[in-house]
Amino acid sequence: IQTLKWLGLNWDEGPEVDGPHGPYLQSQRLNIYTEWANKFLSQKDAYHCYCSATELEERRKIQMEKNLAPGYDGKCRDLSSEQIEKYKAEGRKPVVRMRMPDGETVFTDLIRGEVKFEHKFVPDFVLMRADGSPLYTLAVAVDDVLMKVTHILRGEDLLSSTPRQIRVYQAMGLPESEYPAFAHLPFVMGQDNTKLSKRNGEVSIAWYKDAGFLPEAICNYLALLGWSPGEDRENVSMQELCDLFTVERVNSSPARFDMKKLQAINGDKIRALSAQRFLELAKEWLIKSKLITGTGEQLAILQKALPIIQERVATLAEISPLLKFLFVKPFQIEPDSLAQIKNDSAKDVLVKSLTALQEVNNWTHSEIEAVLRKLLIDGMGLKPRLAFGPVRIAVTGSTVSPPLFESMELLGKTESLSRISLAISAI
RNA sequence: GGCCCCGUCGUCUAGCGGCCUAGGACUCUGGCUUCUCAAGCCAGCUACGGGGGUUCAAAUCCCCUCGGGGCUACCA
Repeated sequence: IQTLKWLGLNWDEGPEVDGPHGPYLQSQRLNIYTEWANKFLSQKDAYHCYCSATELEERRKIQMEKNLAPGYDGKCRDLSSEQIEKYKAEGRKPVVRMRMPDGETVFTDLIRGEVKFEHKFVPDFVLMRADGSPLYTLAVAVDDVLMKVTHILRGEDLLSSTPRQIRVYQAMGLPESEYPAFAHLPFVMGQDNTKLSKRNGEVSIAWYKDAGFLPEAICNYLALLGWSPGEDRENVSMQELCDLFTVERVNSSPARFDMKKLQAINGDKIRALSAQRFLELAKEWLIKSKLITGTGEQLAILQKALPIIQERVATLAEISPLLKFLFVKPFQIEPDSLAQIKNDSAKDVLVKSLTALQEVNNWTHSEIEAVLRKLLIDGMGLKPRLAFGPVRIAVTGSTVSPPLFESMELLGKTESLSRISLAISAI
């Protein structure tokens, strides 16, 4: 439920919001299920089955060996009262089992078209356990009818349980014209072609949240797996998703999950964020990852820094390494980067830059750039990469950073210069 | 094993008998731009699983085959 809310997936009726068909928690509906099970029993749509788990298993095994469809063989369908007494005397507790009549169930799936199941392959199924608790098969179907469900969209793994569900509708006396419409969605598979699921740890939505993905990106991407709005459209907002979605456009074939594509979409979504929204998200993220505590001073710097990195990050997680140099207390140059400036030419660049920058009074990125260009490119004839590289490492501690001159402006003159001299002494 | 579902570039897809020399996106490769990294722009690679039909015409319809997946519980 938390996850659905975070994704922005809300419901108009159900737990927490309530509605006219409650209660909405199965645990509060137990008596309802029991009532219906008893009704089915009295209508002879269902019967008590006294077979034990081990007996059933043995018989299933034999069926398998004979290459028959495994399933309940109907042993307890028509027990005589003597037999029932005998079982009871043995202390057996019966389950309630639904009788599957001869024939077939045909229904129209909104995605797959007409689907047919012959009942000889749909064995009698259990509705209530021996302890009186209901099974999913009973509970869903009863809820569908009582809550007046009109459409059932679910994974295709439930496709073959549909005839059982329909059987319960029939027993409840629901006319066929009032059956809910079924649509069985294709799976989303992992890289290895195995089914992905919400309980599969590393692919839980929470994992993506912690990896810095935006809910709207996840929804957009997931919607694109097995569905497309057509007309070569891909980037859609939540609102557009609601407007454009139709079950008929859902594919029937399973899709593979592609992290690269999710990242690309997430990047698009981040770039499309308003400055204010991006600030909120970045702030929240950086506080959570303990890079900042959220002081006014930090937020002021963050606000100025974000515009120059917004187009450079694909996930919120990428903000931290890019802006770390602005906030980390004891500033340190990354060992690998430091190694790259441990040479005379880099030292030369830094020493001269330091001197030139000390003269800069108007500490703006354009002024800094002008001074350094004049000195290093025009004056020393260096290639840009060689000229600015050492300065970047000295100031940001890394070979990869937001634009250098803007970074130096953000850092301020004092801090920038002290970092350069620090680097010089470290060489 | 039985039953069911599915099959277009590496991946997600467009396509619903002629508009297909099969389109878009992600990835990848090359280039442009460039203070690093991105972003942006341009170019390129790469697909209708196979075989039969039906038809003047098939990625599109039918059959078979191969391949992938699901279900087969007193789990949901």
